[in-house]
Amino acid sequence: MIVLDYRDKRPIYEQVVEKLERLVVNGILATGEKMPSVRSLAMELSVNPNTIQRAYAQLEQEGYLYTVSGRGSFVAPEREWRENKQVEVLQGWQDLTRQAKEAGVSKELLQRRIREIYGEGSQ
Amino acid sequence: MIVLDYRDKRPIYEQVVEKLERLVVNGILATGEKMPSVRSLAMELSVNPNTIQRAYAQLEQEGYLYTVSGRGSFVAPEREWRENKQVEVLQGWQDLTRQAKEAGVSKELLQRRIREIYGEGSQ
Amino acid sequence: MIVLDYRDKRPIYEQVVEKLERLVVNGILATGEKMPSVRSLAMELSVNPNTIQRAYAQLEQEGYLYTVSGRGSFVAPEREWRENKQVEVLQGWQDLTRQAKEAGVSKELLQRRIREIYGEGSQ
Amino acid sequence: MIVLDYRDKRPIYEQVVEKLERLVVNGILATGEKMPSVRSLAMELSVNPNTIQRAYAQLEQEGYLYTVSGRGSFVAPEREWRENKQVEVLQGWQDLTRQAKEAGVSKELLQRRIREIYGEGSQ
DNA sequence: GTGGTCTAGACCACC
DNA sequence: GTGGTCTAGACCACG
Repeated sequence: MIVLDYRDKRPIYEQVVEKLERLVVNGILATGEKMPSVRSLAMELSVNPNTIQRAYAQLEQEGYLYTVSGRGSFVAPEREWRENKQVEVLQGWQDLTRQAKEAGVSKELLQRRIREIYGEGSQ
Repeated sequence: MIVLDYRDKRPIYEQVVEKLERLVVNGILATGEKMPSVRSLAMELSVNPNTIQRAYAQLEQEGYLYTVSGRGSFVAPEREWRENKQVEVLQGWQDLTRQAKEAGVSKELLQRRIREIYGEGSQ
Repeated sequence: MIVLDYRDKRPIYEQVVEKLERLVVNGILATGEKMPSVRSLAMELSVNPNTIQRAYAQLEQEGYLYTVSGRGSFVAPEREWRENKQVEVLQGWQDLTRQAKEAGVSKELLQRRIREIYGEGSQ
Repeated sequence: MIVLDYRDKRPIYEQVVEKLERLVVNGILATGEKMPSVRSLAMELSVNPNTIQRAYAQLEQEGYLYTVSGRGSFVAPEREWRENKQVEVLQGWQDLTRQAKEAGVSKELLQRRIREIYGEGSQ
């Protein structure tokens, strides 16, 4: 389900957050679905349960999960996180776009790359 | 010349690197120009000279400046860093563009933002 | 594991880098193996931990090791550093070979020394 | 006569030593010839006379020059420095050759490079 | 005065 | 315990 990169400089809990976030955003973990328990995921990844606990806490705080005490954690409805995610990503994207302009990257190159990533259609 | 953000989680030396990098990329510090001395910039920012020293070392390693012991540090010729900067920025930009796609940001929105940032002309 | 030469004019951290590099290149520290911790090596050599830290940072930057914060540093896979090392050594070697020619050292002497160092076989 | 590289990390006096050494070794400054005066060379290179003074002192100490008080400095006879130079270069060369072996550079490659540098003849 | 190195000692995040 | 960052203060080589 998840593969950790031990060479990554980021803390492990952050990697877990990022990976789970993408699973949710891409719909692989669907709304309402039960997340693996903290302990089982910790076992699977061979990390300390504290680490997973912390990742879940952050995901909950960002609106991706909700936790029902004693029953487990579940994927939150899309409306809870969709807008936040978009705003956050878009801000970083604009910042980098400005940096690209400053560094002399041409508008045309960026537009070509967008077409490559999105495909030609209107998607 | 530089303002530090103490709420930023990144280390100070990294903030200094980033800020000076932009001053160089934007030509505010021109090729051959003398950088502020390690000690004077440390005073100005109220940080330890070691911290600035570290920032300068990294900037040198990335090709933005060269340093002559006993005389000071100077902005390196543009060709030494221009390409590196472009590649680095472009990689991050593409990564974020993919994330934007995953998060459901429309191609049209991104293209509009590019036009806003670059202006309507051909750059 | 390492012996420092205090008469050497080079900075300590550089000596440490050089010595550890050779241990890695010669396979005495094998891929994936855990390096001594910053603090323990500092104790062993009776130097400040910052000095070792700096050496490790440089070794990481050169691709000889990777470091996992909170867990330690580990020897990187050979492909990450092998080519760099060869190129670097070869450049210095060619430079010295030219100097030897200028100084009047005969081609035959150099070839004899190569055979002595490599042994007669084809290695 | 000499061009300094201000980007070089070595101290200036060392660059001057190296350059003059090569001029002597290659016979461009012939035995007995008068060296430029400290002050004139300092003027020409736009450096502090102390710097040239120091370079001359080192060259004298290595046997390349001798100084006649009140008359100037002169290139020493070849026998004074030739052997020293050869021994010094050769030691460094052997060290690097061993490193090349350790790094996996083949004997054949080194021999080919020697032929390229010396030319095919017996030189 | 300039950069470069080093020490001693401290605090932090992560696991 | 691990690595990472920072400070304060010192010494050195260089020009």
